[in-house]
Amino acid sequence: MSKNATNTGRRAGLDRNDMVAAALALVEADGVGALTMRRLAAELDVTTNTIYWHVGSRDELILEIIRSHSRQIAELPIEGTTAQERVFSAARHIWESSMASRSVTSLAHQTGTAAEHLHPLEVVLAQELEAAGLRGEELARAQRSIQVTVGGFLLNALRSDASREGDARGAAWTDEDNGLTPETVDALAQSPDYDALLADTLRAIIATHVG
Amino acid sequence: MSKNATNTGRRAGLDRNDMVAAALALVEADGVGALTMRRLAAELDVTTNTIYWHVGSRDELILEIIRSHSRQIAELPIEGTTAQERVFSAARHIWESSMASRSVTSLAHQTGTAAEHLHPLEVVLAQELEAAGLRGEELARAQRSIQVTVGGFLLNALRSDASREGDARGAAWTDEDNGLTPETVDALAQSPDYDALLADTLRAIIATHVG
DNA sequence: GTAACACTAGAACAGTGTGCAAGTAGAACG
DNA sequence: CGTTCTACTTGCACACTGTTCTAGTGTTAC
Repeated sequence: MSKNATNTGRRAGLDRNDMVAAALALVEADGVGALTMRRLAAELDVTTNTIYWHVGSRDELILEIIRSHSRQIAELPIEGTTAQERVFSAARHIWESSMASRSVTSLAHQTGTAAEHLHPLEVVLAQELEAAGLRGEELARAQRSIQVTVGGFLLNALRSDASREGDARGAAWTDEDNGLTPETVDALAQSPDYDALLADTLRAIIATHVG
Repeated sequence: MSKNATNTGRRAGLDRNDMVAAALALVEADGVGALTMRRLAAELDVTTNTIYWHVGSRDELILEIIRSHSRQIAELPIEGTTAQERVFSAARHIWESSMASRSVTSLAHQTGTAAEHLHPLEVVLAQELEAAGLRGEELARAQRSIQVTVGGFLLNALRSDASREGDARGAAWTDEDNGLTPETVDALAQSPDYDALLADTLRAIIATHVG
């Protein structure tokens, strides 16, 4: 008698890609914290074991999410005529893409897969640096300097829109007797405009490498 | 009869500071992953409840760890005679201190308390920027630009010594047909020298702010 | 001596990722 | 048609996480 009391034999009709897609959707909708195996299983109307069978582990799942999203990143057109402008544009695409899909970017940062995530855009940057005349070691230095800097800005920008609790950020500057000008303390206590700040910083870095 | 069957009444002779100190030692010895409430309790020969009674929660504990370590950060002497050199020196102190105690830095980064952690060194940087003639908004821009950049380098440097598995880092550049020079691909495939790279990047940024 | 307080332990809860063994639908083969 | 074999799905359990509730007891104050 097979009354299917356990439901073990049913076909869910889902494959690896479906799980990755659902996981990606879950992260984009409800954030990194929502990505638990049980939650994803519930979303797919399936048990966690099914996910494990198709995907292997949570780490593999995350890697696939990042890879999948990496392929979806649209390569915006590079703007500008001078070499500096075009490199700047390529660098900012990394920032803009990352900020546009904050949740996935957070996931990539937390799991150390940020390089994999943004790789297509980083290639474009490298191409633009070659077009500017850089090669080899010299190019690598410029490339890394830009990548790491953008990464730092992402880190701070993503954190600051996660914690909007009474601006504890700048309070440390005002509640203390450092020997700073009140004017300076005021400026440091306010929440920064990372977008504009990154623009300035990038221009400074790029100017030293592509001249 | 009080045969102390449950051990509930014994005095452990520990206070809040002892727990924070033990937690800090635990993190420094065995890394961030070792900081679990049960592990710390075992280290103190106590139950988790005792920790909760003294500290409150894991988040509070971590905050105290960061604050405690923040106070222990030695303020190295600023080197250099020109304004640029001295600002550079102050900026590098942030980097060096963070790298010297990687585990705590990782903890601070993961919990979003990096600002609290490095605040004393950031104050020194701000003072040096004022000494260079900067004030208010202008100083804040320079300060943030430097801080965020150093943060980005820390993020990458700390990750790269955590994952030393066959250099999957640069493999993405070689296994693909991007339109790049072999010379460039080679350079990008190698693992970067973050220390030297940061020095260059900092000089570029500082040069644009303090002239 | 007794009552209040400060502290500690035991046990449990809800949640996490993951592994093992059993079960079944559908395809392949006879 | 019946059998076997493979692909998949489930239930259950384990070890671990942070946290809380309840009860117990040494120490102190009255």
